[in-house]
Amino acid sequence: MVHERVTEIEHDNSLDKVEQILQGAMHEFLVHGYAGTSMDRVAASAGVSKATVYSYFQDKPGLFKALVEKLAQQRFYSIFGTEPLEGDPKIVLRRLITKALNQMLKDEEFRAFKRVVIGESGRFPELAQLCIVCLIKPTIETLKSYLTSHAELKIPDPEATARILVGSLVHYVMTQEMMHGKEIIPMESDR
Amino acid sequence: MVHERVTEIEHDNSLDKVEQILQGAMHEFLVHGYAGTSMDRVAASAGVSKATVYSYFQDKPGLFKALVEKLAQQRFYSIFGTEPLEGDPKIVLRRLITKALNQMLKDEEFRAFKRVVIGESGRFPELAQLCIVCLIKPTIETLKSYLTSHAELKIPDPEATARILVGSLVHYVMTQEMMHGKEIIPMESDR
DNA sequence: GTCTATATGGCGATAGAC
DNA sequence: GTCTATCGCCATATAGAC
Repeated sequence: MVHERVTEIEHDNSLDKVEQILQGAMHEFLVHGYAGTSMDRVAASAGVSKATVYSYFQDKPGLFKALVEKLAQQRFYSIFGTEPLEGDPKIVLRRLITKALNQMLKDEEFRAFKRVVIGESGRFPELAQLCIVCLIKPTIETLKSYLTSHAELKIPDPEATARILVGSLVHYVMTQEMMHGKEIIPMESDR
Repeated sequence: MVHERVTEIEHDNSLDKVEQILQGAMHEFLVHGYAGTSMDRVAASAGVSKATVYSYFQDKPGLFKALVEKLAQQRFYSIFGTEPLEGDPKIVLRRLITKALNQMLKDEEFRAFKRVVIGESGRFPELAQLCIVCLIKPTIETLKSYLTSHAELKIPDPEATARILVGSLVHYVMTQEMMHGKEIIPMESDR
């Protein structure tokens, strides 16, 4: 009772090809940056020919934009599909912070992504804005509404506090990612 | 009663040439990034020939490193040749913060510098470390010792507090630099 | 649809005139 | 010391075979 016969066994692998190319593009762009990456190497890393890359993506900027958009959405879902964010405030906040820190410190790919987006934010401002709208803003908003809904914490300005928290963590990771580890900051002093 | 005659009126302009090249290199590298900058354009922007550039600097990475080192030292002196950092804590801290914020928000060149250093921190880690040692670490250390010497602020962990402060400000500037201004954060809630 | 081969131009770096 | 001219090489992008 099949509607269409199986005349095309593995026909619709176009999406796989796109995914395959984006995979290779990610590998190259995140390591060598935008200008430092050649379409030849993207094609080689993806296991296809250069002409195939150009048949699925208009040009180099187009491929780069498609990649960053995909990664931003990916990160967005990986962040907000995890925590219920409810319970005793002190414990929840502490768990949230340590989890975010460990994830950022462990995830080399995420740091490379951030590096590229920041480095290219002058030439691709719309991609930087996309990353803020998809990643940073929701994080701050979530934290803010959590802090607001817990009046017992006596926080006068939840939005400012949320921004301070996020900014401290991100900047901490960014400095630690660049220089040698140095000593680890004692985490018992944020709130 | 001059020791040496004026046989060489404007002879020693080698240093001027170096400065001239570094000026052109700054203009190009900060706008187009490392890989996006060609030595031809550096030479054109500096008003010399490409061969002259190569007579003063070994190669492209050498020129880039020399430029970043110069800019890092420059920024270092421009930061620590200003404030005495003494007086009533509340007022001093507030003035310091607003001043740092306004300076960062106004100085486009500084943000471009930070962008390039972060973007290239994977391929030039020693330059990123240099910028941390010359710029971020002294800032945190100065703040820390100031907070420590004012016991009346009752700050349990001065180093952590200093890092939080710096991280918040830098991250605030970085997000505002990328997206549209959005609303300004109310600054009455850091301490 | 996907490949190989190629057109066209810019790149880093240098040789040699002056 | 500084320039012009040039050498290889690699880049983006496309044409045409299959």
